[in-house]
Amino acid sequence: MGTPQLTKNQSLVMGALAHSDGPLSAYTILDKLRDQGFRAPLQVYRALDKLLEYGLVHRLESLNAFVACTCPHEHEHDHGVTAFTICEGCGQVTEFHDEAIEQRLSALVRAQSFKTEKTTIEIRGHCKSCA
Amino acid sequence: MGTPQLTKNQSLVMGALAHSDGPLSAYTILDKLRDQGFRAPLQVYRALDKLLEYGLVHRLESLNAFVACTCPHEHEHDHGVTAFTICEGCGQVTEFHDEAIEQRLSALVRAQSFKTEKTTIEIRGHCKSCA
DNA sequence: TCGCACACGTTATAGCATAACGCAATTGAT
DNA sequence: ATCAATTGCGTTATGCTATAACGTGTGCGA
Repeated sequence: MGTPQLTKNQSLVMGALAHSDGPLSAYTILDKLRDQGFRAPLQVYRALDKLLEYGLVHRLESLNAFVACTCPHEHEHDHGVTAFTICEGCGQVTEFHDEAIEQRLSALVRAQSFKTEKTTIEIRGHCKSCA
Repeated sequence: MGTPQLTKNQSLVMGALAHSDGPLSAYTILDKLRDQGFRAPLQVYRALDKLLEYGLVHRLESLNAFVACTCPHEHEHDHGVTAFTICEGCGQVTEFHDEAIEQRLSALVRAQSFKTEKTTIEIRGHCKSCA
């Protein structure tokens, strides 16, 4: 079961995120898509829910915003934990993955007999250019 | 420079969090403190800002809520990265720290020439009892 | 063709957070 | 002692984020 064909609304939201150079809030997406007929937040949130489910989009919890996934070739295999650096200066977000962290977290959590459903790792700071 | 004496409002908010068995939203805290004279969200948010600054409280980004720090003895030395497991069933939050993860993250971030200001690690799932 | 699942549209509402104003108390330098 | 700067506080208003609840239409398998 891969990624199904996107609906019109899902494609529009995906396009807005893919063409943005940084994260977008749901309401910012709404504003960008008003010319395409969007009128209400739910149109955005419903599309985002599906895109998140398909793994095409990530939610940045510390920003209440969304970014397109930057691993376009890996949408099939669940590529485990995703981490982000988020620059407070320019807003740039960089996605990365690391096996070692994933395994270490997995071990710590297992020691609590805790069953992980979703892991959030977000690092706020300043990128090279904005230091 | 340790933790200064808390003001009345800060103490009340700290007390509400310390006596709660789980995370509280700012508005929930407000409601709990109405009998003590709280009337507006800002009274809570301003106290929380200070408590966060002093390291007595943590913000859970994925929940928009706050918890008392469970490392009461370590408020002086910055104890680095804090991570949480958050049970979707019972709401229980467990705070933990791990040197290995901290160092691995530090190395990955340094490779990007990124300067970390704050790191968020939150693991949503189900605890042993709620599995 | 009936029933079901799903996407969609709309209105209304709930929940989270801050802006902007003014006042009072404290501190510390001159 | 006094003035200026800082900090905490209270209040009103506002803005941003997210979901509830209702109804419509469409496609598709039993």
